[in-house]
Amino acid sequence: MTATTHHAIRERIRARIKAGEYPLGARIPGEAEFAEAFGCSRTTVNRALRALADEGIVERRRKGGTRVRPLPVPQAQLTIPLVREQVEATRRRYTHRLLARGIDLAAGEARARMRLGATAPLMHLETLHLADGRPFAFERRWVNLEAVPAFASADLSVFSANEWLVREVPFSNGEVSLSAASASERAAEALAVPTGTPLFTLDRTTWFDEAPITTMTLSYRPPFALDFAI
Amino acid sequence: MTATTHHAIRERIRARIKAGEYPLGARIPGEAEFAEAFGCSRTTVNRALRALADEGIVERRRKGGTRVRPLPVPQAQLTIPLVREQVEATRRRYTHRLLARGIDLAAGEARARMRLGATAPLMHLETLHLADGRPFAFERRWVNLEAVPAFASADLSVFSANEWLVREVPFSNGEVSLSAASASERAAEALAVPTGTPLFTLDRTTWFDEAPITTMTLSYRPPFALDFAI
DNA sequence: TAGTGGTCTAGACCACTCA
DNA sequence: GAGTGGTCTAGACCACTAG
Repeated sequence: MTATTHHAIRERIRARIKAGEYPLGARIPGEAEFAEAFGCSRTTVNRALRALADEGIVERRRKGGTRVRPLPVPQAQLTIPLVREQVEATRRRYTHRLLARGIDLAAGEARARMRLGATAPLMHLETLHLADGRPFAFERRWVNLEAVPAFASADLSVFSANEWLVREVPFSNGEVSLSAASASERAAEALAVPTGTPLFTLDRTTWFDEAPITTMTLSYRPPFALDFAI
Repeated sequence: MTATTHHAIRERIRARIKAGEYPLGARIPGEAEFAEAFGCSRTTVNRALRALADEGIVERRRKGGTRVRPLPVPQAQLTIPLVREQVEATRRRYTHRLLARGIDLAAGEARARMRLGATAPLMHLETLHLADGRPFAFERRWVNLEAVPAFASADLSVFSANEWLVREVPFSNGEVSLSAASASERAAEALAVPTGTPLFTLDRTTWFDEAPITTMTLSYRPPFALDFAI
């Protein structure tokens, strides 16, 4: 009740805000004032208020003080798991099948997404991810062999391309785009759905520092939904 | 260069990890060791390592020490903005139009999502969100009037239902689900697309403490994509 | 320019968990 | 049982910015 952990302090302040004790947009007490009120050090209050700011509950500014955000920012920590983990999370057995693999000299759109010129050698892959042997997601991927030459001779029977790359080139950064798309003939055939079926689609392009590594399009077989709490 | 801010320390450790100085899964130096190496206090190292743990780069355990995550957890801070802000972010003018509004006595699916019995009075709304006067997203929403009685007589001409609710009942929590769906006749007509068009769809149910407030389905007119960095 | 949050430090004790 | 991270404290100085 009278705990002075940063966790307890954070929840006590959050409760006051939720209860409407401070009007939206209003300035709330400063760190020093809270510290005295709660009988703890300013450092502890600081950590509690920083956490609330990270959550989008309050807004902090030097000299300006801490204010209740007029509209809380709805945000969530979205984790994008490996397809294998998505499958295994539902207690199904994960397998994958390499449908196609080869050097792609065209791939204009993939080059654009990776901001690559026309000369870089790209490997193109099509992979089908299965859950208990049934189609789960269809993946088209292009890999920049200039950045990852070893990929040209990678054994993709154990680990899928994505898993191979994430092990070989960890700590990369990237851009993700979620959308809805019509199943192409190719995707429809692989996923065993009618052409034109709405597919939840994830596009992702990955860099290591400034070097583009790979770009991919992952199409999930319905019904698939990405769930999270907010 | 020799800055001892938690920010600088974090980046120096991150650089070592990225450079492969510590093998994946390996234990890295403890807080005390880093503190001496970098000439700063253990508190500062602690904050830097906590930040890396939040990012999913390392894993920390008491007595077990800090380890490089074998596979970094790809996660992103996904912000779900108000539709108005999504529109205005592209420098278009936001308007909305209320297509339907009334008490809904059935709404079995909505009741299930809110975990409500058959007796609670629900208000049903259909709203079209527009960007520069053109359809942008179609919203179907149910509001639990038991939790928000004032909503029954809310003036929704200035603020949309979502904006009204977020102002009246801020700091709520909820569940979100992203998926791809076929445009229903109703949605297709409102969005001026053919029936069956793939629509990026966001379902969201909101609670305030334990009380269900509202559930909604938002269907975005193509082309729409939710972009974020990772 | 004054007030507020941002941050560092040194020291201390605690809690978890691996061996 | 011992080692490691988790956290609190008191004090200090700094950096930003509102008024």
